[in-house]
Amino acid sequence: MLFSTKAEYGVRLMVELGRQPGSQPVSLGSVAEAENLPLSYLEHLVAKLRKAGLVTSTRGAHGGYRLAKPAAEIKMDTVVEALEGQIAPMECFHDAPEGKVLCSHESDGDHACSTKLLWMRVQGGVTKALAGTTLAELVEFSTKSEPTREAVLGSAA
Amino acid sequence: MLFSTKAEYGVRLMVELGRQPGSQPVSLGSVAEAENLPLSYLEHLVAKLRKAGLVTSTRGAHGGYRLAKPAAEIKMDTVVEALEGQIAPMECFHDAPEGKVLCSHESDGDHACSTKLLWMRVQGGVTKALAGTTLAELVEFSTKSEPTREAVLGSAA
DNA sequence: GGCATAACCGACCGCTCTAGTAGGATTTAC
DNA sequence: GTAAATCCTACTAGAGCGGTCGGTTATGCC
Repeated sequence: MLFSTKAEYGVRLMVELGRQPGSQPVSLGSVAEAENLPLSYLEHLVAKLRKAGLVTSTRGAHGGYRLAKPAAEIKMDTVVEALEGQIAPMECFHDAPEGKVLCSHESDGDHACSTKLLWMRVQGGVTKALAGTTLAELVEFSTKSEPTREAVLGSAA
Repeated sequence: MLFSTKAEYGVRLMVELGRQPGSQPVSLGSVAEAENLPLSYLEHLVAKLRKAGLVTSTRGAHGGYRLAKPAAEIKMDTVVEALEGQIAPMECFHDAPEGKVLCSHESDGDHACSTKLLWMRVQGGVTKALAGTTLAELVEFSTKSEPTREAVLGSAA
């Protein structure tokens, strides 16, 4: 697996926050119930998102979490990176200044690291996919395929 | 990390085999020495490659391994998949018949899995990068000391 | 002020996977 | 026969994952 459930749960949490229309905070408990995820585990994940500046929190009664920015301005690479840590295809990849990529194997041989080309392409593909997707897209995607539940509930109530 | 050292070591092993000009088999010991990798661990990895039909072996003295096909015909997605197992971005992704993708969360809620769009894009990026790179490219890349920008951006960009 | 609510924090725990190691059995060239 | 090599199974230390638990702090409401 490329990613663990940390990314899965964390992204679902972000989408859930993105769904909320108003500016009132959403409690983790309600998110946990809506997504059927363990509350105590979500606490750890949301802490990472908060430290990354992606969500803001208000403590106390009726407190909860909100998106720190509009969903359309949140790119998913920052979300996934906050949850999973640095996204590199391989342990030997290190980000260097000026966007260069270092490979720790390159010094221990007389030739360039033979795998570097491959991992750079893979990393390019992943970051392109993640950075090219916004939270707003995921929110819209998840509500669009919902079978017009809003209308049904509205007329029934 | 997206991949473990299994992919790293295994790919380097494949490149090493691809470098050899003749049709004589190369012993694992010489590969281990050339790449500075533990022999006993490489044995496990090469077993996966052999079961996937990517290399052939000849036993006994002066035995060793060879590529089962020309390096230009070996796409790196099959290599990495043989080493790491099925490449899916997330545990909930299952390959279904006809190339469809199933998500195990889609049945337990009243709306489509909100993360599916994201993971499908990521998987697309990764498989495109892996399938768009051949072993021959890596062999050629590793013999040239200075990586050119065109090579990196090459066919899989 | 007291109470319920909810964010915050750190410790712990069972499990699986990784990255090997070890020891032997089998096959083959010379 | 012997050395070189593949092949095979079992084992292990360590790390990370996926949680759980208990407690602390902050806040709205009566």
